[in-house]
Amino acid sequence: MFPVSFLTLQIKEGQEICFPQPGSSHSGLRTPALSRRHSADGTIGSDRAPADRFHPYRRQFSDGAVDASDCLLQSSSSLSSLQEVNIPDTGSCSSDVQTTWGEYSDSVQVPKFTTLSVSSITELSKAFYCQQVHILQHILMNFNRGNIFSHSSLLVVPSNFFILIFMALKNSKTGSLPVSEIYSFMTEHFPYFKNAPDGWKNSVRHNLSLNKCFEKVENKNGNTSRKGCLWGLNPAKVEKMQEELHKWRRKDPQTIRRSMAKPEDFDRLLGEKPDRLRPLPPYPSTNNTTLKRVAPTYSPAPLPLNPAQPPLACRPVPQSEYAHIQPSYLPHTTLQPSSSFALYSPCGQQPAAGVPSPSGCLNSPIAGKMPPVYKVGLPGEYNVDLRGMHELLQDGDTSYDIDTLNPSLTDLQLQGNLWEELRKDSLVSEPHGPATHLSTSFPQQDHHQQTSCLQTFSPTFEGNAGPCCKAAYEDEDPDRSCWNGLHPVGYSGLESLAGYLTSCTTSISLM
DNA sequence: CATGGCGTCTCGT
DNA sequence: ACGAGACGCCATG
Repeated sequence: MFPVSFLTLQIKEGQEICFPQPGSSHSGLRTPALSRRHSADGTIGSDRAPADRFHPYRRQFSDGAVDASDCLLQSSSSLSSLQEVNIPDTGSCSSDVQTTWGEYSDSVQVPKFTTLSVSSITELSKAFYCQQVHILQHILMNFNRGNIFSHSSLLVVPSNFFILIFMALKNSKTGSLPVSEIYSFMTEHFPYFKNAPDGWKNSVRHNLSLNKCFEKVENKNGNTSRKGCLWGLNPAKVEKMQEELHKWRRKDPQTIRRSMAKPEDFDRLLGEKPDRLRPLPPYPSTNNTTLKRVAPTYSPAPLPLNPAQPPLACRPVPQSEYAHIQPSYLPHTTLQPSSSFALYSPCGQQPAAGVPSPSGCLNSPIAGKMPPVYKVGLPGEYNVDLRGMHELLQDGDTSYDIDTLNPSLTDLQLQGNLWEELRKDSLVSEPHGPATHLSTSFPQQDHHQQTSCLQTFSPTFEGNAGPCCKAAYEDEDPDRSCWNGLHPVGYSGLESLAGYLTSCTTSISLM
């Protein structure tokens, strides 16, 4: 009923991996022009073979290209599963490492099309190599987009419009929304819709009209004009909808999380607290030691708290113009701004792609494209203690403990081991010292390359790991959440990529 | 003209 | 049978 397809990749001996040029038609989802055949005059019909039709429950591929998002998602599977990875044969890769270069900015060139040959590697290193390749592919893709932390490439198609609309309405402050805000909710919380063909909006409207669970609500002017009305939940059906939501939630929570822009909002958006508390996982060390691994701050050095500047998420949330409408059936808690309407308030907006960050790495020629430095301030809303973190981490599925923190890399053990390896080799800084650039682990890189990399590695949580971790997600740019623990390092040359891969495979071989 | 509401048809499960 | 997208038409701002 709620299938979400994942690309299964398979690397075979000697097979090569090609990075499709990001932004091209080979890089992911179809463009609306390819899939949408809706025209007012009816001259454009559905002339496509049924199998070629756009279907929201299926990943939309073009010409066998590999979507980096799938790769990244796939990479989140733990090494223990060692899923094979099958990459469509492009037939265009010949040498071990090839690249063409395209202008990224005035000063920096980045690979536009990169091919890497995968051969003569062990099963284990294959999997790990693949994982790293996926990550790098993602880096390259977003690098070329000028938006290295674009979350939009982390796409899992969320299914069931009925549920999504219900979620939107349920999490609204008033319990009723105009369709446009339902759209907004969906695009904001489910990145798939950001670039999805417009057909989904049609389906939303269709659902609203057809489904008896939804009903039109008088707007504030008291008129019920055909256009621009509010949509609410049918009180008589709320219970049933809630049941459906619970079913959906339990059916495949991992997929739902992956489809979300902020997986940590899973519980809040789906309106359900975990049924029971699980004991905290037996973290071997102090809290900050554990958590710093999975959620490094993206700061070259620890930043002091600045109480004078309230965190972004603490800013006042604009009142909805529909705030006057009080849903009678909603539990009181859903009316709390902090847990409902604020979710899709401008506080959660992401900076526009390519907008220079005020706090990038100034040494870099592409400082303007740098991810902003995370501040350690905590939004009051997320100022949770470890118990709060604990609650976030439980959902009856232990695999989410890490997924909650890092939707793109599930295997804590792998990260931890790799981290330890790097640490032993003095390749990363100690927690309380200034963060060392990760690129120092790549002997192939010269100094210039190192300084031109995007340096975002700082494993410091300074004893407040839980909230900081949360803040790192919530504050400033949720796009980066997918990089927690992945150390998004931009590479100025393919040597860097090769070096990274080499170091990664070396690290894994030591495990 | 863009957007929204809604009916009908078709398809996939 | 049911859910959902495609498509079309009309109303509204």
